[in-house]
Amino acid sequence: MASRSTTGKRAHRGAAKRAPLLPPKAGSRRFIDDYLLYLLSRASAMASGEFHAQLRARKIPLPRWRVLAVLDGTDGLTVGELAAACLFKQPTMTKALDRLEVEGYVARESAKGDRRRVRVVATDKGRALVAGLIAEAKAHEARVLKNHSATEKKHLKNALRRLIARET
Amino acid sequence: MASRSTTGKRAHRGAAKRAPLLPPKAGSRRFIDDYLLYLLSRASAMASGEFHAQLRARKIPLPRWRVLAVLDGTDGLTVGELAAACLFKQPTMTKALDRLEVEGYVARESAKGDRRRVRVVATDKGRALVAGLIAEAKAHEARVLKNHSATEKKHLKNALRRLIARET
DNA sequence: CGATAATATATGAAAAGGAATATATTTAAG
DNA sequence: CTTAAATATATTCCTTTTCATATATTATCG
Repeated sequence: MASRSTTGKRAHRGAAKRAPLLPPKAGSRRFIDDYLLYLLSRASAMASGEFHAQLRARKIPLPRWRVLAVLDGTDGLTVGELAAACLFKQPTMTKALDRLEVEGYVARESAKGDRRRVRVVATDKGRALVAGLIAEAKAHEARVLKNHSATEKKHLKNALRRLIARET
Repeated sequence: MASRSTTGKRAHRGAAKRAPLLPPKAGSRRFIDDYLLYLLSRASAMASGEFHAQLRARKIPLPRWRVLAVLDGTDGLTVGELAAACLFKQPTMTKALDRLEVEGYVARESAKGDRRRVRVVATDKGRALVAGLIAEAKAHEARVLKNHSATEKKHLKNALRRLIARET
């Protein structure tokens, strides 16, 4: 393992960086450059990374945004439904909800009819916060898709929806 | 916080689950259902999740696959380049490489010309492993895109490449 | 050249995430 | 009704990731 030793000097300060993504070599034959899962991951990481930076600037942790965004337009979801929609594992969601509940962004109600389930709803404070964030998110999306025609946008989103809806 | 108490009974056994993704309600007006970043994340998580399950079945940790896949077709990359390409933070990559080096999948060479940089190359063992995995990945991608025409595939990949290449 | 800034990688403490499992409740079998 | 299986959420423990910073080397500027 490479190691370093004695006297040190400089340091970074801002939020930790993901090194700038390198463009593929000219006449590239790299596997990843034509691998769908890689293109999806990278496009997603790149676009989301930008918005996450905006959230960080406003001191909004990811789970707060994700949970409230997913709850928007619903009349409450169970822990499991939230986890699925937020792409979290269930234990991760339970812990995120503990924080969000203490902070007053969501409330847990025992779902009527089945006392195993917990219905999670956004509080007024949560709804107020997410309204502004959704506006920001839409503005950001518009910038991301600035150079795409309406048709292209529609095709892209439909293609993604087909991937999501696909049978395993 | 909701809590439970006394005697317990059942348990799960397989790998931890992401609860099944719920389809959008019928005449949905949910924000996320038309939000590009969400569609990207979910399509990516869904497709990658399937392949990751194959990797888990073969006891291959994610970073081993990612690093070797990214190194494929290159003559070695620096730690920072690898981190960027693998969508990892740099310290995460350093630690992943520590493991991969010990296990014999990659080797660190001090890059000539600039002794700060470390050039990482796949070993024979690494290349042998990744060859099979890439074949699996291609087969999986074919299944994912089974119901898409050649034109649709091309358009989708090109759209993703445009997102990746986009100026911030 | 010598000092200071910049860049690349590594390290350590702390937080987050995940697999396995415990607990609570409901459903199904008999 | 009673018991066993299934389902939903919570909790524990352990690994991995991340943030902040240290270390090593190179570039720049006077």
